[in-house]
Amino acid sequence: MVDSFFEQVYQVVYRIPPGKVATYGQIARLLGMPHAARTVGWALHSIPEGYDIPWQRVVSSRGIISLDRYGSGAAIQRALLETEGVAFDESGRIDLRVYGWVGLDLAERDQLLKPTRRTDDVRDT
DNA sequence: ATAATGACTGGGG
DNA sequence: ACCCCAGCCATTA
Repeated sequence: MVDSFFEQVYQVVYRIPPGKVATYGQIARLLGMPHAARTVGWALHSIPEGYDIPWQRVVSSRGIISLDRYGSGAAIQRALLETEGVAFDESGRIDLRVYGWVGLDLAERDQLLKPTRRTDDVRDT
């Protein structure tokens, strides 16, 4: 099922540039499902082996890491983001006005949803 | 086909 | 600003 919702999520997340972050809801809206934010999170939780997806660049709308419910995963995600230059404030939040990914307009979205580049065919080291 | 699940979100208190 | 609650939706752990 290459055109499943999960696959579409992966394609979007794959395009988030380093040093920027997107929110679950933002991705859901891009895919035309404004209320499927939770499903986006689930998709990231279920990334198949071999996929090269920058999952760490997706955070909650409040600018915080959602993985902390899981345990230590949050520390990993934070470390990855800090390596890319994303800053966290005292309360562990990211300023979305600064690091939020806003480079996707409707025209790009159109192209994005086309099967141009599938993440499971690509292993760019 | 039904129910449960989850890395969410926005609004109200 | 923080906490809590109800709504949401694709997929099936």
